[in-house]
Amino acid sequence: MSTQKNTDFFERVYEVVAKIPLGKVTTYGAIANFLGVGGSARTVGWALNSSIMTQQPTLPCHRVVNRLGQLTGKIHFGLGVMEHLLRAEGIQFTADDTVDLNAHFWNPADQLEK
DNA sequence: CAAGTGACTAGTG
DNA sequence: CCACTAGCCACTT
Repeated sequence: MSTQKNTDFFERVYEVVAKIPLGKVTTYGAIANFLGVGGSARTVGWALNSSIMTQQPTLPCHRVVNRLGQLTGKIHFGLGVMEHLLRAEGIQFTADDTVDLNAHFWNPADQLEK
């Protein structure tokens, strides 16, 4: 089944991120693990970086944070934009640049189990 | 083709 | 949780 591997990886990330429910957040590792790559959480972030260049307004990349809930991606997204969007969706912050993962963590696998 | 870079994670102290 | 190290994969040069 390894018909495709790299190029489609981007679209898979787009699919998962696009399915993140409003008011929920997920982590790079969760997406990577769901896609079957596991250790390549960095590549997930790189895919989102490309998404900004290709379909920025279409993809809620602001709902994707690192394992600590920190808005690491805001650097490329817009320093104040990411936090503003999350707060507007009802996300709670434990710190200036950190969301409450304990309250809003969403697993991509939940989309399939339910 | 080799080396460098990066929106990460897990392990150790 | 902080600081440092190693591993990971895809992209760029």
